Amino acid sequence: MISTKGRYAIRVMLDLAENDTGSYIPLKDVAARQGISKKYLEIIVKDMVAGGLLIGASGKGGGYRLVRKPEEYSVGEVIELMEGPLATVACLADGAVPCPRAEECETLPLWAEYDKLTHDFFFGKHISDLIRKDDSK
Amino acid sequence: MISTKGRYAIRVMLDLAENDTGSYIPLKDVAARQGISKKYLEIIVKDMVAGGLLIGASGKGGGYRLVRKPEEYSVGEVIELMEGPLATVACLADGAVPCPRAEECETLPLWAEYDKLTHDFFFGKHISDLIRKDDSK
DNA sequence: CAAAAACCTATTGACATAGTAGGTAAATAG
DNA sequence: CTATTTACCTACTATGTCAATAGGTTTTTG
Repeated sequence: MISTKGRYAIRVMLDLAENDTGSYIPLKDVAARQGISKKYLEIIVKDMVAGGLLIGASGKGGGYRLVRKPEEYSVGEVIELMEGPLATVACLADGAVPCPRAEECETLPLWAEYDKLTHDFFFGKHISDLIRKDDSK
Repeated sequence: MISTKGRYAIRVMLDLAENDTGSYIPLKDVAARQGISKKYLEIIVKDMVAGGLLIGASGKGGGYRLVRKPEEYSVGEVIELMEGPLATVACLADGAVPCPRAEECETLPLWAEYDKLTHDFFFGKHISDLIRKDDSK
């Protein structure tokens, strides 16, 4: 299950991409547009800055902006930063204690296959792919 | 993340399929072979019986057995019984309150696509697909 | 009738999720 | 140069899930 941290982070990226003014965008605006509590978003963007996805600028006229172009961010990268490794079962996660039954485990190939499917899906998608072109009214 | 309930349930199914004697197999044996606490397995098989995956028989000579043939169980069916709907984001889960932003949400198609991928993957796999043929030593 | 098995209820510790609350530091517009 | 705007920081909390453990009761048959 993808949690709000990952999902909100992607929405922030999209919001910044679509409302790009060339300068910094205050979090207040993002929160209002997205209908998400600004306080909660603070926690999220903090991690995004620490992870190098965004740059933040304090003070009047400050806010956040993307570091790279939208097509240079994979969705998987954003999710992994926010939620840790995209592992679908515990025994395939990063720092997991190696399972002593791995050799004989008949279900491991199933999880490994699903893991790869998931990984490829999210790392093959980019923020730019999510921007809705059709804005017809 | 698939939890132990779903994973253990699949291992129980596999164990019962592979050690089929024509009669009931006591949980003690399954637990010993699989290296899982019998007490914990009790909780799991209870749900499996309630969900119609297994039949249990009390008393001496009792135990559990599959209701159908291994090829007639999809992996997805087992997981959904144990962990609830295979939904990857909250807003796509079964009884979720309909999101008021669904119309305009730019990320929803992404989650829907991943959801379908996941669903198709697990409902396309069957217990019989997991049985290891190659038992070379 | 005794053993073996399923079946039942309750409890626990650890952790994650989804926030809220209140304050400090930095930078700029006027 | 100061008031305002903004990011940034620490802490707290309520709720729920996960992964079990514990101990007892009922059922069935050899």
